Amino acid sequence: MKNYKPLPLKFYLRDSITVSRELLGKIVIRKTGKNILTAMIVETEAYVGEYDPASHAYMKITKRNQIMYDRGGKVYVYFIYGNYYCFNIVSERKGIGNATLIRAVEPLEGINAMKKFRGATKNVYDITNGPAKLCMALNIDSSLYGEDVTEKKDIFISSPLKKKNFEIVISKRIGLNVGIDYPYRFFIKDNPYVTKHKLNKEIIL
DNA sequence: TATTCGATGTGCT
DNA sequence: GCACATCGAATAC
Repeated sequence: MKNYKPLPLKFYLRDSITVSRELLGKIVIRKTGKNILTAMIVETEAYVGEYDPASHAYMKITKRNQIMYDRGGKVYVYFIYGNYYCFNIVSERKGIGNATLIRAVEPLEGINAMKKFRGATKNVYDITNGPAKLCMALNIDSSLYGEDVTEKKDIFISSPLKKKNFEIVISKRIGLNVGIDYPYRFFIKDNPYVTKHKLNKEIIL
């Protein structure tokens, strides 16, 4: 917490593919009650409103997706399948409709609290290796809708305190029936907290 | 080990 | 009504 500083707004005012890629290895800092939770982003997906049929911003503005059309750095949380939340960060300037879905993170600090938010899990890798799982672990719900990750408040994103080297792998996105051919999923090679999926083997680069 | 399926709110047709 | 950026338990092999 102490030394973490939110990434500047200009980081998010770029296309969501670049932002998704560069969010890998960054740190999410989440303050909830007395808990400070931190985790490294290890897997993301990009959604592009203008031409991407899988994006929630593909059709038109609704109450649910309106924040995607705001400027970069805003938090987009949506509720899906009647049970789960997913955590997104808006990119680009106002009016575009791009966002990055955070699919998996690696817990750093506050692991015990994350376990408590998640309930019973078999091993540490299952705590945050999925978009709805990490929302449970970090206590993310619709009350964070519209928050700004460039402000040092309940949730923000920082560069890591120590730089780590890693390889980025690109694949197709997971869990879609439309827009499946776009290679907009990015993850850190060999990181055990990345979603287990057969697409992990269909490496494009 | 791999695949299927139920739970379930919200927005679109 | 139906599809959906999911999870995890149950079932099939």
